[in-house]
Order: sequence, then C-alpha cells, then structure tokens
Amino acid sequence: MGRRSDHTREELRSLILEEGHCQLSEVGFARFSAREVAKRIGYSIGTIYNVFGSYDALLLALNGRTLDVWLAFLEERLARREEGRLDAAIEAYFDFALGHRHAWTALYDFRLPEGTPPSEEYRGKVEAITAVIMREIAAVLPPDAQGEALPLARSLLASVHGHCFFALNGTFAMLGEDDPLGAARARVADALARFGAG
Amino acid sequence: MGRRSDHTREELRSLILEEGHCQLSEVGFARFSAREVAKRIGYSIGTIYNVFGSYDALLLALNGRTLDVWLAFLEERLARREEGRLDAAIEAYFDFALGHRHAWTALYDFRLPEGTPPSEEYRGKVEAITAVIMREIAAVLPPDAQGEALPLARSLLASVHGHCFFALNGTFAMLGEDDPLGAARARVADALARFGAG
DNA sequence: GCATTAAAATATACACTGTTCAATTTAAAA
DNA sequence: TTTTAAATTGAACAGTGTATATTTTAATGC
Repeated sequence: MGRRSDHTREELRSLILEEGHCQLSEVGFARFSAREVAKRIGYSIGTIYNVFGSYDALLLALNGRTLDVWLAFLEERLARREEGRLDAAIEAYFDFALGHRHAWTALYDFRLPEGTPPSEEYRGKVEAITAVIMREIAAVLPPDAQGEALPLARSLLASVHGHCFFALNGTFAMLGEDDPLGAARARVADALARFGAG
Repeated sequence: MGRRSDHTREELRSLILEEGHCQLSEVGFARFSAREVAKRIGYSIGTIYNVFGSYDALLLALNGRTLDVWLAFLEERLARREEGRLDAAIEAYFDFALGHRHAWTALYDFRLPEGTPPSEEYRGKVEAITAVIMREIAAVLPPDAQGEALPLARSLLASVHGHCFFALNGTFAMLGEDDPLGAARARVADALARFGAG
C-alpha cells in the first residue's frame, strides 16, 4: 500500500517504541527482533526502517525510553522523602533493575558499532540520571567537599552498577553473596565517610 | 567424510577453542559466529555441535578460557611483588579488560538461558579469581577483621567491575570521567579504611 | 585380507535474523 | 482529474543457530 492514514509519523514512532519496549522487556535483548515488532503492530519490516533507519537506531531509541522511565522512577521514589534520600536512590537503582531486568540489561548489552558515539539526546538522558545522584550526594557532603560531588557521583554510580549487575547476572549468587543491596550501601557509606559525610 | 585421523577429539576441542577465542577477540560477541569458526579450522558446522553440543556450551567454554587467561595474568602481575599488591591487582583488572576488550566483554554479554546455572567448572574459575582478591584483601586487613575478607572481596570486585565496565562501554567518557582506574582505587581505599587497613 | 560395525564428519534443510530496494499504493498538490 | 511524491510493502540476499539424514572412514571381528 502506501501513505496509509492509519497513523501519523509520530504515532507510528510511538507505536513501534511501545511495542518494541514490551517485546524487549519480555524476551530480552538477545531474542529481540525488529521483524517481530513490525508484525505485532501490523506493519511490514520496511516501515521500521523508514521510521528509524536501522536496527541500531531503533535500539538506541528503545534504550532511551528505558532511561526516561528509569529517571521518572528514581524521582518518584525521592519525591516527598526527607531523610535517607541517598539510600533510597540506591534502593531505587536496584528495584528498577530487578523490576525491569530485560530492559535494564539491554542498556548494557547493546552497544553501537565501535567509534560511533551515541546521540546527544541519549547522552543527555544518562547525564540526567547522574545529575540526580550528584544532587543527593552534594546534599550530604560538607561545604568544603562540594567540588567532589560530580566525580563521586560518577564513581558511586559505577560501584552500585557493579553490585546490581553482579546481582542480576548471577555472579553474586555464584560467590555466595546474598545481600547485594546491603553491600552496595556499605560501599557508598565508606566513600562518604572519607569526606566526613553520612 | 567421517572419522578423519587429522585430529583426536581433544585436539579438535583445542582447535575450536583456540580459533574461537581469536574470533571472539577480533570481532566481539555480537559478531561472533560458530559457523565462521568451523570454516576457519577446515571443519563443518556439524563438527562443532558434535564436540560442544550447542552454541551456548561453546561460548561457555570460550568464556572459561578467558577466565583461565585472566587468572594467569593476575597471578603473573602479583608474582614477585612485595608492596601495593592490592593496587597491582586492581590495575591488572583494568589492564586485562582493556587488553582483551572483546573477550572480557563477552564474559558479561553472554548469558545462559534463564534458569540454567553455569557448570561447576565455570563457577570454580570465577571463584578462583575471587580467591586471589580475597587473599590480597586478607593480607591488608587487621587480624580482627579477617572474617570480612570474603564479603569484602566480592563487594570490591563488583565495585572495580563497575568502574571497568563504565570505562569500556563509554559511560565514563560520556560523563567526563577521565581516570576510571584512579576512581576505582579510591573506592577500594575507602572500603579498607573502614576496617583500619590501607 | 575382507566384511562388518559404529563413530565422526558432512551436507542439506529449516526457520529465523537484519538489510536493501524495486515496485506498488495512496494521499495530497496542481 | 491528473500529477507528484511520500509511504508502504514484500521479495531477495546473505547471514545465523539448530537438527538430522547421509556419507565417509577408522577400527573390529572373522
């Protein structure tokens, strides 16, 4: 056919992202199929290429959507919370990853071809999540250590990520660790102690 | 043909693992192909299935090989080293990952189907690497904190892993962190400080 | 030395994948 | 109403992992 009036370009984009996200969340990155997404929304594979240009672009968009949901989840958990905000953020990190295993894992399973930097938009979403953590760290850091907030946020994000990743991929289970969240919290506390915070 | 006398079963296993490792190191997990490995060693795809049984089993074996090389690399770096052994181990972690990007990344990109635990052999290899870190941590921990050596080893491995992963996948570059190794070292120092070690 | 046996290797088929692109359909513009 | 151009399709292509029937061949038994 051609130029169907069923959906505008934007609607089509949303349709694909919506169904793609369901698909990704259900079967995971390894079994994800763009063809299957096309089939399920009643369009042909070609249409996905018209809208996104490539499989990589589609996956970048899907991962972007996951980051959006993640950020909203994080902010929601922190809203109206007075004490223990950083702890709540760490817990939210784990809860999101556990509650959206496949989508979260896809953030790291999928990589653009080497040398291809992600879009400015994607970068912005990663920075937005980092900014939340940085804000919470700055809030517990003494005035003279405020300059450390950003580097510390990056580093603690990496630490928490490592714990969360090992919790999800089975490494911690293999090694007998049964409280990954507690371990992550302890490491964050250790880092904050260095600056006299906590 | 059939029952060629070119190679014994064991030789064939080694051949496949050797070529498979080259292939994996060159093109990475996403572009790895068992068929291509077969082609390169002059056998058909069926032979790989005869020897390994499945794609998953082949990849588990390849990842096992990577763990072997990694452990050897780690021990080599620590041999004849008197001071700063833990720091050397962290640096070795990074150096191995950077020097064997694709093979190291494949350790985490590849996952068995959900519910399938890795073989006892594979588990043993992961435990062996953990044991090295635990040994080095125990060496700097005061006598009254020796019981913390194993949980701490698991947790610090996760922290260092997170930093190394973010260094390799571009997250740190995105966030402006240009010294991932330094950050990882700082986090390990923070944790040790809690127990009065360092 | 020859026939038998069973293991090993292959080739083929299957159902998928992402990607490309010529052909077609259709809404909007002239 | 004709023209135009954008949207959509579906077939073709080169791959993939997997299964299996078939062939080859080394070892075994006589």
